[in-house]
Amino acid sequence: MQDAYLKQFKKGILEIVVLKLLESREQYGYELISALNEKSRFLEVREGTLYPLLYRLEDEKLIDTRWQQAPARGVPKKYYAITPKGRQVLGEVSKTWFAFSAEVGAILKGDDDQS
Amino acid sequence: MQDAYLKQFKKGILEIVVLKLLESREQYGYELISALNEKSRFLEVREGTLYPLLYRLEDEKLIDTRWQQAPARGVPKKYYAITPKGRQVLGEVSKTWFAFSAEVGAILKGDDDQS
DNA sequence: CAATATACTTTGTGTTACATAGTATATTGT
DNA sequence: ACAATATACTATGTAACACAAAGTATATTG
Repeated sequence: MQDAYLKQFKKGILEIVVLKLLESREQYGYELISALNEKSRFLEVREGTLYPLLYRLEDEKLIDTRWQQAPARGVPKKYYAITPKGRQVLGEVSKTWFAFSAEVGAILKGDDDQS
Repeated sequence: MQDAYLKQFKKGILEIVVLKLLESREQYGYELISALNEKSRFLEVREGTLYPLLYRLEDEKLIDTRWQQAPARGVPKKYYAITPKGRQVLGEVSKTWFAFSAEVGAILKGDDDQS
């Protein structure tokens, strides 16, 4: 039941978190999933969440993709890299999120003037 | 475009914010809408958002409702009051939200060990 | 008495996270 | 050598939620 709320909380911000993870270097899908699952107990994702999200980011030209044909050994991987437009959106939407979460936090903290 | 993200950010937390607003006293629908629109530039809602949300909260027994038949003058109003179960959920989910937003904030702030 | 404001209702839409299942290649244990 | 497991990506379908838009009905105001 708590999980149902968490599922909703992630909406929208997951995209931005993924862009953030790609900010420093390109990564492939499975790498991102592992990173999220290690880094955070709230942002865990499954393939069915991440890959469609990546396709959306690609459609919006926020990331570029390239296939890396098994360089020496291993399965071929699809690498995702953030674009300049992606960096711009990352910056803007991050700022919006900080403002948003601060405001929600203020309300939930209880400075509710009961007029 | 920015608004599209904001719309997603609200998911889940709007319910909790409404519970919070009802924490101190019962209120009717339009009152809640006005309160949200004044109090916050991020949490603005329309009727089509709030009323279905209130019905959900009622279904889940997190709020009670009562009709106030126009006491002296004015349109009859439907008052919403938080239940004990509602207070419990408010407390629990608030805590989850603070933890969640702190974690997202930490990631977006850029302490990304690029391993 | 028409126009506007208040208050609530109803229907339908788009986005998103996720479950589930599937394909295919690599690696590992015995 | 070969089944089992891990890696990596794809594809289909579902549920929840915020919202647009339109509607109903009563009060107030010019």
